[in-house]
Amino acid sequence: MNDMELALRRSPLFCDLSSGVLSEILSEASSEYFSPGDYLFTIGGIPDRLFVLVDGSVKMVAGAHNKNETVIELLQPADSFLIAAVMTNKPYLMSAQAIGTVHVLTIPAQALRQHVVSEPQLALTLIASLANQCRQMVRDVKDLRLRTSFQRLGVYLLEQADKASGRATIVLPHVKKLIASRLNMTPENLSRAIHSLQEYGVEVVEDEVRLHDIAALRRFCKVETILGELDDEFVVLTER
Amino acid sequence: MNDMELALRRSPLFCDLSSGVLSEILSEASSEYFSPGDYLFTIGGIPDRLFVLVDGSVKMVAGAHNKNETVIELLQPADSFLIAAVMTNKPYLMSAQAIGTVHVLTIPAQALRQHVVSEPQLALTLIASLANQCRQMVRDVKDLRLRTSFQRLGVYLLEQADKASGRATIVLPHVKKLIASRLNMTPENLSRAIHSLQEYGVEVVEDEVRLHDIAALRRFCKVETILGELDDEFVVLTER
DNA sequence: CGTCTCGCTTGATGTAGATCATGTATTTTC
DNA sequence: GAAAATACATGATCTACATCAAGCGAGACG
Repeated sequence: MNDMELALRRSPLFCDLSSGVLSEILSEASSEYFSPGDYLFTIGGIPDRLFVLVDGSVKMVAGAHNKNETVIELLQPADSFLIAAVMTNKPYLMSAQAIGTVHVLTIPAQALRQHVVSEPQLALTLIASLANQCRQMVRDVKDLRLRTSFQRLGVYLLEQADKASGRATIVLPHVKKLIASRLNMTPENLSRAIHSLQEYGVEVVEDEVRLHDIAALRRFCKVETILGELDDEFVVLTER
Repeated sequence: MNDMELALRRSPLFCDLSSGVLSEILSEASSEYFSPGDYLFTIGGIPDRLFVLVDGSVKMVAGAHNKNETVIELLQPADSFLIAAVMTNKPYLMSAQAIGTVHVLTIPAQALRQHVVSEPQLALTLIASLANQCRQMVRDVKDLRLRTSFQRLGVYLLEQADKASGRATIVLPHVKKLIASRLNMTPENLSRAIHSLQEYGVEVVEDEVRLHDIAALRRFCKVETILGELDDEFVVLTER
């Protein structure tokens, strides 16, 4: 049971809760494992519980199963998925598929919704979490609409570097095919994009990426910031 | 003051509040007017208050000011904008520009955040509202990624018809240029798309649209629903 | 150990949709 | 009421990508 508590403590959703409430939630939660390729849930289904990723990687996908399938989001440990679906009790807008072996905690939706009304702290973190997810989606929309695929790759690499506390050498967290889909491009195009970014000091060997000129890469990724049009990622990337 | 209360009562965010809390919020709110073209706020700014649209139309835009500007969202009366930015206190990810003359109520962010902790009902509607916005953005991403521009126009028309309680005749709520941008296409392409949709019983005269074969249009808009891949809008459009 | 599959690359070709150019009708401005 | 700006349409290109095709290296499996 202790590892479950540790898992929740690592999740931004639950880390700020008093240990009383946390243990109550823990008592309702259960642990579950999935094999590579398994679907945790599928599009159209009604969410009856909240998933918190403890270990492994999960991809959120939409579109026809094999052909048009497209990766909307790649999740990492401590992420919870689709809180929006759980809280509104409306059908999932995407499916969740295990990439490797996956370990999750699940919390019954009913219980969660009850705790929200009685526990203001939980409501607050839930709001914060939803707001952040919302903003992430807005960023995705902007990326899709006003950047080229090559630029999207650029910001992806910059984000990864950022996560790795600004180090200029990063290792790709997934196979290239997945990353390509996440960035809304084909593997072929990703391959070409990588080559093209050499021009901005990006060096890729296998799954290891070195960014030799972060400033140049950033410049390339911006959609010509002509005016005082201060972009958001700019803030994110520089405030660190 | 009474019209302000009426305005808030129409907004999904505040309509469920007890009149006590509502009047307290009202006392902190203020009314404001904007002229066509005015910016209510701009990208990168820190949100110090929540806007609730009372009258007029507002477009949320991103990208360089004149050139790459793109409409992310079109708002209608009773919508509140960018709750996510207000609640996280992080910089706006887009700008809001008045289309016609615009009347808004504004509520200080500070005050709002305080009410959230003391008023569970407000927290709940806030969560619901954020979740819905989140889901809308996900739908937008899916639209961008797995539909063609012609199909996006199709779902847009179907949505409008849906709002007009399923009537097959609707009138476009904005000039075509705006709609085109919202659907991520050029006015030229929208023009061609309209022509192309004649094939599916869409008849457009000026700003009046008649849908003669809703079933056919729906079929066209789906990205080949091969498997039991039950799409979300499908649910939305049929459960009515 | 050979065969299969899969991840990845590289080249050739196809296409949705942008851009450019032009025209017309309508509205706005002085 | 003339002139200028704007909304919309339509045709001719251009371009970012997808798609198709083929080859290579590595792990999986008989």
